[in-house]
Amino acid sequence: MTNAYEPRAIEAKWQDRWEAQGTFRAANPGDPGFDPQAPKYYVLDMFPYPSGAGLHVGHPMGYIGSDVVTRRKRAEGFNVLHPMGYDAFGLPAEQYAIQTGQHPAQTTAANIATYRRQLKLVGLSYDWERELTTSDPAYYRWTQWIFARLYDRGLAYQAEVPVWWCEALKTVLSNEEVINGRSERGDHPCERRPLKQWMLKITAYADRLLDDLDLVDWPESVKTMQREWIGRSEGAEIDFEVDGLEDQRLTVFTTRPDTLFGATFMVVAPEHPLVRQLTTDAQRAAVEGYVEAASSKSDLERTDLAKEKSGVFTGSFAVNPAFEAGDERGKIPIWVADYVLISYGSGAIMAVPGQDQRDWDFAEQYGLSIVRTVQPTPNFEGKAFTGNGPAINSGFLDGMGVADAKAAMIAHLERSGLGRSKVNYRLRDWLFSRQRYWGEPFPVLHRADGSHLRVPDAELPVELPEMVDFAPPDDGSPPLSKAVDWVRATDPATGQTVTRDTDTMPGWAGSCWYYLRFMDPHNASAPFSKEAANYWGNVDLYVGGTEHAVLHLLYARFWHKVLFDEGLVPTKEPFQQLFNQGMLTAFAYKDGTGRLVSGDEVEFKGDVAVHRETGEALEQVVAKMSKSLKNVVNPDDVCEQYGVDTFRLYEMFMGPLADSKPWNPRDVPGCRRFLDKLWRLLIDGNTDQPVRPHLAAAAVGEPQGAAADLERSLARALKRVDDSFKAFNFNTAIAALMTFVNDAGKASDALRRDQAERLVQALAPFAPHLAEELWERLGHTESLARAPWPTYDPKWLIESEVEFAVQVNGKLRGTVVAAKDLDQAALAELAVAAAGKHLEGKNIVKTIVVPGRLVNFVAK
RNA sequence: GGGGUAGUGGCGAAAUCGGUAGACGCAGCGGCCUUAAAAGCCGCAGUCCCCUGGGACGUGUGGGUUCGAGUCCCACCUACCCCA
Repeated sequence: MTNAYEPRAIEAKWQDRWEAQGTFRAANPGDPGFDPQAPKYYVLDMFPYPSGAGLHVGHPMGYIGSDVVTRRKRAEGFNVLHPMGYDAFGLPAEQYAIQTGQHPAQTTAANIATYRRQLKLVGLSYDWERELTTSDPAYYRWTQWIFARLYDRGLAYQAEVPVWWCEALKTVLSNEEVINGRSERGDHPCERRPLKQWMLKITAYADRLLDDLDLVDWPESVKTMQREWIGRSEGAEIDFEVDGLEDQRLTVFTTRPDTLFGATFMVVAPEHPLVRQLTTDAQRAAVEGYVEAASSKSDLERTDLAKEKSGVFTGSFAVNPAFEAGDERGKIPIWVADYVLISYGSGAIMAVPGQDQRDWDFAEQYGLSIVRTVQPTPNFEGKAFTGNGPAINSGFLDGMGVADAKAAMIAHLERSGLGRSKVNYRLRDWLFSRQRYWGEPFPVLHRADGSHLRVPDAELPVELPEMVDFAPPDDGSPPLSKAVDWVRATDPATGQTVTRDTDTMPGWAGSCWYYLRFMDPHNASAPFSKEAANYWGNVDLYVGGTEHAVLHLLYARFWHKVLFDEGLVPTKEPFQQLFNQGMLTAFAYKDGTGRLVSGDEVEFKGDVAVHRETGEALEQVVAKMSKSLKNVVNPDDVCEQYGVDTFRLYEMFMGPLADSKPWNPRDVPGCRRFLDKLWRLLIDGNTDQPVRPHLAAAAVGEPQGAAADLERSLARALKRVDDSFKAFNFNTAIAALMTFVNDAGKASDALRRDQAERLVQALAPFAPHLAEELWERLGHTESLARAPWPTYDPKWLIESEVEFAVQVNGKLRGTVVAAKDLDQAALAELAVAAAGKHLEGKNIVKTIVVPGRLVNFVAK
């Protein structure tokens, strides 16, 4: 046994032992060692997409934070489920594969190996026997199975929808992959094109997705983002008859039916199906040119308030149903303009310039009439008035407030059959297919007559065919269509030849339910057993970045609710508490020309960063870690140089877990020094004793003298450690432990064995390897992973003497040490003396005493 | 344009309720130990001013409430995020 702190040796020893002894294995009901008395706790990290670059020090921050919680919960006696896996299907692997010719299955496997090695290096206490990979057929078999449930419930359907098509890349791209009408990769032009796609009817769950946000303990900001994304708005659907189109009506959604009398024109989106019929011959050339130009613009470009509006008159007129038949005011022109989106509402609007700024701008630009139908407030100086006020110029609505006028107009429209109240959502159905190779195949067969049926459950998984050339074909068909033998299949009902669906699911699919598979990861007859789902319930704590605040969390909630309706899960919501860790940034350095200087060329002269070779002073900036900024820090290097425990400790010591903060390599050694100091506190490096002799045996009775002082210090530290779990500000926990170790270092002979043990236990979540080693040296033969969480007697927190601040008119003028409960008169007397000359020549008007804190004299 | 979050020493940060701003750590300075260095230990350390003791200022800026404001209110500036 060596007696110096050698982190790498200790860390390897304990990681091996944890693995060999299955220390972090979570027992399911029925498993050996399952304790029905123990409460359960499920801590989940958002699992990573394994990219080729491996992990940088920012990735494990949330993982370490959740591991700290996990280890404490285990010590508190919970049966903790804490698993990890890989979100392994998706576009980047496929793009890389097309470029390099390597199969995505190979690169994905290599990337996962790197991730696994790095995650294990950091000593995260996952139950590795539950590890899963979404691209594994044993996993995606059940992703397809869940899709089949959606299909059977009518929640999956195929539809022609406008999607971004990139001709150069021969593929459909998602909205996120198209910037200003050009592809993010390669900067190729893209256009909107209607294509047949799989859609999931998430809109059928819109209200539940909205309402059930009240059931979960999530950051308000994330709930707000989800509410805005769902975008529920109440209003009315109104039908407009069109001159010369007897059999068609133009239907719009509006949140302001009360303003119908002010609807002076209509606007349809360029993609609106009636555009062709609405356009008169005289206007046809102009309209067709406009529609063509609009197809390459992004939604953001089209709807930006600051941008100038554009549009073209169709030549047709609609009839505003607010007016009596034949009233000339009710004949309003229909325009095509791209500030109206086909994807929102019905793709057509009634334009009310008096109460809508975008409509006002458009009306001004094209000389269309503007009628106010809500009386603006007296000093109103703007153009469109969106506030509340009495209706004007509105016939039977005149004088009513906005809310009453809405109700009255809806009632009026319902009587005439030209409108009805309607709830509209910004949320669209989920475009669920990709014309790509590296994803889950749809378990669907197509018959010659155009109908489709799903593959029977017993025949799942529909495995991806082995393909050498999976690049998208030139004609725009999906890569899987080239796997001719695979495409040909047999109809299980009729025995006739049918074809397989050749789309694949998007990257989001596998992550929609992975938290459920973790509950029962090896089940070969179901995605997870009912017993497992009932026992583990939902995820108690879900830790990840804000970048998933909307899409992943919304999609997973949707699938969860479908599974709830299937009776497969017992909870309405998948993730009870959500925590977003902050982003880890890093310093980057620029020279005088603004060029970035690589981290290894920077050295410090005192506080100033200078170029190692030229000596030039460099400007320090804070930025996200990225290759291009040359500021990526690799966890392998940090662990190699300082040890894993130092790495973990520093990540938690930097600041609150929720904050974004910069990695400062100069701060890391301080955390190592603390661990060295703590080691020396318990171990004499000059002997071969496992611990210092006075720690070998238990102390008897109450701590006295210096040991009592240490007990007070320890109690304060343990309280602060406990408190840090409320807001995940583990930096304060570590600071408290540092303070205790400093105190104990000054009276090391007085430190009692029970105090040393509690110190080690409290440290364990942050520096688990060192803590295990010290625990063993203190004579324990069992891992401390399930040793009880340390406690203290609250009486040690009570202080009899405290320092009171003495203020005169709110300014600090001295201090007084006195009994905490000294009566106010006696305390004031002491305080007057302490204030001394600051009270000379003044009358004390008032004396304010805050018990245990301060005395403030108001004096003139 | 609307909404959210944040702004505290040279740096990361702390301050649970409106009550001694800067705990803890980094970097820095001084000392001890050492032949020397490293490590360790002890001490100093917001800024400015007379430098004995102290005084003035100080939590992005400007106001306000209060005996007392980093903390509460109003306006503004800056950064990041979300929505349009």
